[in-house]
Amino acid sequence: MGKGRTPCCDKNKVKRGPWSPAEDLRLITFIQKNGHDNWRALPKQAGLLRCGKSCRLRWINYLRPDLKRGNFTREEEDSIIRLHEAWGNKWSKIASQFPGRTDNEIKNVWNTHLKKKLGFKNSEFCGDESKELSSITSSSSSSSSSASFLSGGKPSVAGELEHQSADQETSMANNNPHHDPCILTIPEELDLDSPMELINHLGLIPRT
DNA sequence: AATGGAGTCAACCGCGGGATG
DNA sequence: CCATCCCGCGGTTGACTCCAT
Repeated sequence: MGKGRTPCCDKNKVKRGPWSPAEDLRLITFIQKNGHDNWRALPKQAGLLRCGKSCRLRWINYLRPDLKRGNFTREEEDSIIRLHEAWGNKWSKIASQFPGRTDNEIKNVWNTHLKKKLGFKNSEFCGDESKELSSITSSSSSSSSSASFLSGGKPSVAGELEHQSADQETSMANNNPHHDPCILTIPEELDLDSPMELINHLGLIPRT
């Protein structure tokens, strides 16, 4: 506070909550074509009823083509623990050491798995840290994060898209009656829960 | 088969700080 | 130098699934 900050967006005018596959597709398509120089302006340009922050978060944590999905390996977990020892809750810094992983993902893994593994031993750390670490990591199972691709365990919204997307696309098209380059035809057999499949299908090339 | 608690993860919120006019 | 804008970060929440009872 203290900077006379204006709200990032009008909460009454933007959609919140989970992203629909149609929105994902629209965001992916727009960014692949135009990049993301200005997150604040992006939703408007892309025809999304979302705030820029929300778009950025969705892209970075979920839709980026270079995201590495799947469970964290024991080595990764080990590294996270070590880096957290060194840097504390600097999640973005830690994430930078793991190509394809996001700070949000690492933060979640830490909060859900690793913190528990370390238990409260950490709070009473007084001895040999490396000993502590090795005992932790050697006992860690390979289980951990069930970061399954996309809706991981959550109900599929693909079915929803079949009904919703038509409505949504129509309404979006109405908002932008001129030409909307983002309206695309999606084959039925495509897995709509998987933006990466969409990217691959559409032959969109990741930008850097 | 039903239910409640625990675990997981996507998404939101508020703030700090760099960039810019 | 100051005010404002925008991006990115870290903390937190809420919705959902899983699992034990």
